[in-house]
Amino acid sequence: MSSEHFFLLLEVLKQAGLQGTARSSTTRLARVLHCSQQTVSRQLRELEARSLLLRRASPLGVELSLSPQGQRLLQGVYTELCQSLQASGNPCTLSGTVETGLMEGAYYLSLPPYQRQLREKLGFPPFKGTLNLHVNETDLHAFLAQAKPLHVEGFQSEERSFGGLKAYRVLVNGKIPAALIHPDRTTHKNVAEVIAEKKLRDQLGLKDGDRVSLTLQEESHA
Amino acid sequence: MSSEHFFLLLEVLKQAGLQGTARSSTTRLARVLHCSQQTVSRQLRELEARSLLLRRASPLGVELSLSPQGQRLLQGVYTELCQSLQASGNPCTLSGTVETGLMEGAYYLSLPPYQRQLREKLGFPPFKGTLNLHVNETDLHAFLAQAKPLHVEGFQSEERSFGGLKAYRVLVNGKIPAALIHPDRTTHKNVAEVIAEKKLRDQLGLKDGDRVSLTLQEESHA
DNA sequence: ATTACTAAATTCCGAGTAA
DNA sequence: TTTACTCGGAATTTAGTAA
Repeated sequence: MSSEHFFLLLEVLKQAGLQGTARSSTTRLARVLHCSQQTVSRQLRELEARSLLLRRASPLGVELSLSPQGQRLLQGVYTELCQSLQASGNPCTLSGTVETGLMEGAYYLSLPPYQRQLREKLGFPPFKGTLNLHVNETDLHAFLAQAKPLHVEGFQSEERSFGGLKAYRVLVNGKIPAALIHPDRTTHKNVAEVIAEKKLRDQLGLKDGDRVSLTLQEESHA
Repeated sequence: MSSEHFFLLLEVLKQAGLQGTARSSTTRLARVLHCSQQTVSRQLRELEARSLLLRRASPLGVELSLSPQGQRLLQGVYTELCQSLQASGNPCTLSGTVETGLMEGAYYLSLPPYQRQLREKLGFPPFKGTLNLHVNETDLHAFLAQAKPLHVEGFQSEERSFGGLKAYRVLVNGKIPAALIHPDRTTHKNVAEVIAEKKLRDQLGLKDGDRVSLTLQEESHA
């Protein structure tokens, strides 16, 4: 099993699901995997020969589904990744580049109900502004999946309602305690908003484009 | 997401952890990966050239750790597997072969505190005996990782204490409601114990060596 | 014991193309 | 449009060693 075969099998999983069937074409798969149509054709036949997938080829395209063995192989890799990535003592980190946001964060943070809850749950009164980091969407999801959020309730004002949000304790650049804020109803998928007690830009001397890392800070089990 | 030498990188993750460093040797890695020492040596150098890992080679062996990029790549694959494997509409299944256990299961199930809790949580009084399935350890872990367990508390008798256990609702062969029982402190890693309302061996006409599938049964969200 | 070079054998890739 | 064959060249592997 070479890497190439593995990523093809992974692509079949993504398109067909674990039990389902995908209708695709070798050309289409080749584009995704950055190789030639011929290579996909050959590798699919090789994977079929190893009983890792089921294949029905015709002049209309290919129908692909994972065999029980193929399913097991992918689940095995998943389990191994799971064990190694979720192992304790692996402080999960996320890195991103500083960018200038729309100053919405500052507005929301100035609202007393958010202020109060964040102060209570984080243990410090947050600076009224956010550090916006441009991050990879996939990384952000992986990061949030591993973290245990602090829930901040939404509330109603006279004019409108404000949604809840989740806060995740982090260390910025491994040093400064802070929190990653994630609104329950968010639109931007590539932005991580970070709050801390003082202005992070000043404290770390940051400017747009600088790279910053966030390290997940788990609750102490006291 | 394309990468050469994925399985070698995965092995580094397994040995070093996400942040740590592994002391190993190309010969040792080659044995695990079923290839030659020379291939591992070259692939490590190639992975280093692509900034996927950090390497320090000496006549004593190699020290390996994942670079941030390597970490990201593995986390990316993890996330993709996560999304596809955990997607709803993917009834997670586990299959194994029937074997004859040591009849311990029957003893434990006969104890009233277990009986009572299982009846309450499962909704049926379990037959006083278990169907033992020989399963692949990795598959079992993947299966349990996806399921939401029902917790059965341990208790003390006059002579000894009995540990807690987890029960997972399943369908046997896609038809018969049952539960996979997993003691919190278990020794066997290759055995799945299944309980149901009636004796599964009789109901399904099973004999040792027969193949049986378990389909995860999620709670209805009523 | 290591790592890693050389060189020969093997495998793999993809352009061209048939069906 | 497909899939998949041929085949020449590129890439990869590994045995034999050097250090």
